[in-house]
Amino acid sequence: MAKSTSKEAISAEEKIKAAARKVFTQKGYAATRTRDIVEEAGLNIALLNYYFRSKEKLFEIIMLEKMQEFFGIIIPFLHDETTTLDKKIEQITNRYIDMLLQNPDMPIFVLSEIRNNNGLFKKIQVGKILQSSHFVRQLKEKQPGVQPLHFIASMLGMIIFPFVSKPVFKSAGVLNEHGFATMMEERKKLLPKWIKAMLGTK
Amino acid sequence: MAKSTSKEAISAEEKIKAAARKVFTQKGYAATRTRDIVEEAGLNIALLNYYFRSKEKLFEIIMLEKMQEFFGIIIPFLHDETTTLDKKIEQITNRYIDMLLQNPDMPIFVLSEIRNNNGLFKKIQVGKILQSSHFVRQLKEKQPGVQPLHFIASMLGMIIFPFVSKPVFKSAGVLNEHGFATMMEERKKLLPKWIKAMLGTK
DNA sequence: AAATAATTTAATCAAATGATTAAAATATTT
DNA sequence: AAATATTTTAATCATTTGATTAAATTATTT
Repeated sequence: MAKSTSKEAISAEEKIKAAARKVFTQKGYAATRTRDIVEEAGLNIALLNYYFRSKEKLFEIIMLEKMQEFFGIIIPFLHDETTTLDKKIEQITNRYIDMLLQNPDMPIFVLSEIRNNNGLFKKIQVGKILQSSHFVRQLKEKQPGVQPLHFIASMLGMIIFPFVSKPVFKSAGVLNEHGFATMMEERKKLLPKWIKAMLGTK
Repeated sequence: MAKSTSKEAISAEEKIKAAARKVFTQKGYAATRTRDIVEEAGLNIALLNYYFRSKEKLFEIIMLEKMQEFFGIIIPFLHDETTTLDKKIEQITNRYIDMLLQNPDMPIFVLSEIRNNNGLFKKIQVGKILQSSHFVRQLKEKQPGVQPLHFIASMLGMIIFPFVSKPVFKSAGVLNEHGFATMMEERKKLLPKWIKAMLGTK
């Protein structure tokens, strides 16, 4: 062992990981070259293989991390037995939008990498967690005639889709970076109102 | 000139294009090898370069085609001055879902390739078309206090997001292929009702 | 301080991949 | 049918790219 990280020194390993987070999420696995990553980190290409063995192993680490963030963030709210359905909707909307504003590339990265490679994703038990949640029970109770998945897909769609389509709106000249942030702040208020209106329909 | 396409003979050029459509939309530009495409077409690798000069040029052709489909399909409805707002919502929802059921890989393909390369997308004037549309005027009239983009992002999110997240729900065991199709058929009824409810909130 | 262990570098390798070439096969025109 | 043009193939090239190696450097232990 070397490098006592006593002060502020960031280890080469951590620099590579940080660079990998950035480059992988921006360009995706296939379009990323190991050389892009080490260049971003200001380091040597052999170090990547020294610390992580291969591009694929490094990717798995980053991907698992990102999936945990992407799916994990709402789990506590889903299971909270002390909150009303309306409260959960507000919490999930707010919390998710805040997190994605910090990680705007995350959704399209996670979703398109899962398309390319289900294997990693299956390690995370999203399906069971979701279906056994208090949130789903509350949705069923409120609208027994409609599959809860419809509401969930709609809610997540309204939250996540703007991030996925941001490049489209930007290069179409409909939105700039600042306009997007403003829009997402407004959505924290709008979406709960709209989702409640949806749940109120017969 | 050779190959008179008098009967059913599909030209090599068209076989390659068809294969390219399939492989590019399934795996994306970077993860696609020219060898994948010609193999899918049952042809020789030199033919791809003979007819299309390069992987990139072939990709541009496919990408422009897909963007036209992805964005173009709703344009006639957006501009129809004879229909009510509610009618437009029904038409767009129905038409879009039907088209995407035929092309389920299209959204994630188009959206992630635009992220990687704005250049091509800018050739299509989506921004201006949208903002000058009858649909947007009707949205403004109905809810002057809310930017039309909020409604559009929500509507498109509810339509498109299920396709983008289909691999997630499938490998999470929440949905199989048939369940997904059923769900999307149900959504043709549900979404217009929900969008109208959103537009009805104060 | 010497010996040992860990980290970093420059140089290189092997495989994958987009592209080309020259010849063969097929179709079209004269 | 001969001449010409087009299409297809097998073989090969050049570059890119993930990975390795052996030596140099730096840190840690004895």
